[in-house]
Amino acid sequence: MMKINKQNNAQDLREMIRLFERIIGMADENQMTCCHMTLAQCHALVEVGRVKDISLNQLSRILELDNSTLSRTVNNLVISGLAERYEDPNDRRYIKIKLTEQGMMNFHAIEKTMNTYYETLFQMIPEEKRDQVIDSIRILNEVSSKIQCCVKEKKNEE
Amino acid sequence: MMKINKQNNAQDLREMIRLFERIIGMADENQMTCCHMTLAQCHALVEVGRVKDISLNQLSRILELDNSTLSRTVNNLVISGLAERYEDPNDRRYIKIKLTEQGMMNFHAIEKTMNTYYETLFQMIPEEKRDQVIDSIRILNEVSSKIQCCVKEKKNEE
DNA sequence: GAAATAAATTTGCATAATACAACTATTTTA
DNA sequence: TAAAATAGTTGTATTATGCAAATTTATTTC
Repeated sequence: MMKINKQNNAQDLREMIRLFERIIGMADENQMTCCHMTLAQCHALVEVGRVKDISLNQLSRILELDNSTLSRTVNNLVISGLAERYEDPNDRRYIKIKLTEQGMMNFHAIEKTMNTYYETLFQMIPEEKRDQVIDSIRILNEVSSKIQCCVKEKKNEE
Repeated sequence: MMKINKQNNAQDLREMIRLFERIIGMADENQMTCCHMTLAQCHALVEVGRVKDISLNQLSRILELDNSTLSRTVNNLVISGLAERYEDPNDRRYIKIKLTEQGMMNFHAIEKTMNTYYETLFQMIPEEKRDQVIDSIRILNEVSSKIQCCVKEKKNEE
């Protein structure tokens, strides 16, 4: 557990997370390059692919983007023939989005790539550390979500 | 270690990292809001503050941004009275960047905020898990940096 | 039930971040 | 010293983004 010489501290945590941030950024860039669309489009496509069928409004909440931003992103997906809009018959204010055949194919390709990536990553973690690593990120998510409030609170009050 | 019911797997890792990415994004947004400048400016300012004195070229490598992008970011810092440029007397091709008094004050304020943030985060991690958490991110950084190659390789060959 | 209110979406506008290419100035190399 | 390399800046274009205004549809209120 690397506890031989010294006790870890908050500074170490900060530095580790800083490095991790960079690596995540590279992974994103990689993903974008591989999936032949912009990162924003890729994120939207993956999210729609997962839930199959979603309103623009819901999607913008999930991706934490403004409706207008997402409206345009969806536009691009539609123009690229990857997604289509349709009116929600129950409430015609809503525009639902779903993937086209082509979009589904892209979605599956991206999912496959991502799964392979994480599978590889997982396998590269020493076997006896795997549970520990996942547990640790879970802990970090937990404490982070408790501490992160000021910015999001304001946005989410409704 | 959360191993009671099931073995963790690559899917869990993917989901955990996805969540973590979002939390990091919020932290960034928070930081930007608190430090009263754009995120790009904040990153540049912090980096210059750390090393005190750096050429634009070096800085762009550290932040992994194009020289032109950084030139403009530095411009904004200069306009805001936070940084200043000066010629490197040894090699007049180089423009060095350093923080002004005001810039240093901002830098220290941001550092303080960030340190407090990570101190709090660290304290919120159960004591017996702290070393484990840091060790885990270290492991993730290690394996990630081995797997991430295709995109960066191309850029860094020089 | 008509008017007011609310909600979802789109479009107009503005801004930030970014990269590439072309250009200038300086230094190194052959 | 002429050519090549390096650092930086500026012109141009693109993407991502949000806010505000406008439009359409649904819900609430009186």
